[in-house]
Amino acid sequence: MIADTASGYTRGVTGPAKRRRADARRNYDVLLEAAKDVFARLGTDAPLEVVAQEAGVGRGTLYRHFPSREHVFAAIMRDSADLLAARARELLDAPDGAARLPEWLRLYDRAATEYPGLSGHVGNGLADDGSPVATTCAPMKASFAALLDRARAEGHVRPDVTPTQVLTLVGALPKDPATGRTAEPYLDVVLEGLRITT
Amino acid sequence: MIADTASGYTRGVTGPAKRRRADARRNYDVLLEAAKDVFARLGTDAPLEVVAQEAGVGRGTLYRHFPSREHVFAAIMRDSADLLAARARELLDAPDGAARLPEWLRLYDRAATEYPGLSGHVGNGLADDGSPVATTCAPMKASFAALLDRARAEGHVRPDVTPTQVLTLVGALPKDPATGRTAEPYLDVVLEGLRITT
DNA sequence: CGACGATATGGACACCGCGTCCGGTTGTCA
DNA sequence: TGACAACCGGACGCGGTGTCCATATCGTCG
Repeated sequence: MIADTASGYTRGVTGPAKRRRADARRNYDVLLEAAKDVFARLGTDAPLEVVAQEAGVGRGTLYRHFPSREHVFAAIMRDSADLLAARARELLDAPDGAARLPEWLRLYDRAATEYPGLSGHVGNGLADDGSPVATTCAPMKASFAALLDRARAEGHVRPDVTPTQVLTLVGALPKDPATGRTAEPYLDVVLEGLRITT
Repeated sequence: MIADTASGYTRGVTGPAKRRRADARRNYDVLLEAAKDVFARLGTDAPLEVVAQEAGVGRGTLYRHFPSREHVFAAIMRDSADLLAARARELLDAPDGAARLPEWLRLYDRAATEYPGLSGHVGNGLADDGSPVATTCAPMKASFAALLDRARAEGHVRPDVTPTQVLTLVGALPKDPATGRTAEPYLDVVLEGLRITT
């Protein structure tokens, strides 16, 4: 466990560290769990009303905690993003870390496709600063950027590609309609194309 | 010009070569032009009502000619698809045709991104037979498949990738928000990844 | 412990876009 | 020219979004 849930202090959009009422915190948690469940079943385009219903809460409450669908995505990604950030820093410390960049990108793909349709939103969000997922994933993005820089410096990666571009590209890869996961062999193609082909 | 506009005989969904009334044919043409104009300005997610308005026609008429948004896309793609099919056949006849597959894919990308948001729909449509764009683009897809087969046989392309996958992947590449075109260097990365790296 | 102010709630509301349907109109053919 | 078939277009119902405010609940302080 990286940290206890930040639900007590982090609302969807507002600033940091505002103490909230107990019922509000509870509803936030319930809503987030409901969103995960509904998104898993119906995909990330599911009506937010369903989420509110499953949480046993009115739509107004949902929009209070998550002003937009993007904010729900950001909240859902938080744990994974922290994990991925940590993993990127581990690789940065490892001697062969840069060469194992593909390994990290597979984990990222895995996390971004946890719910059907999520990866596209994550990829887009990361491309536009100011989006909620960009905020949430900023540490992950920073760690990945460092890792990519090193990989580039060591000649493992073509030099004309930015961190944001890599994450956006992987997020945009077509999905298997059945599983919602990135279909084969798209990720392999991209990872191959990212390499410097000597 | 490959052929005169097929508007007199081909409706959005119904079978071939049904003679239509003069006003119907006229409305079809006007609607198609309006759609191009509106999509160019507002993107392919623009309300179809706007298209109908710009065409000076009721929504009912629009839906009569194009039962779904997909059908509009298919109609818009028709000319480009014919052109691309012809080009693929040319390359098939050329001695170095297989090596010039990237060239064709750039043309395809160019055509698919002519209107903002179109490429994704085209890519998805091509992946699912029975979709209107799949029908319209069938000749193009067939010619491209032949070209890809040859490229594979000559060792230019990794063997585990299908024609549909290539077209879907290129269609899914992230776009430059400003231009609506495929952003650099995504296409280069994919083209590189498609190659057999000896 | 009771009451009061701050905060959260949730349902009602208005908006938008889609796709359908049918009464009226217009083109086409005999 | 008459009659029929095809077409037109606006009205309708549906579903989803996001906002707003009267009410209920929490937490604190006297």
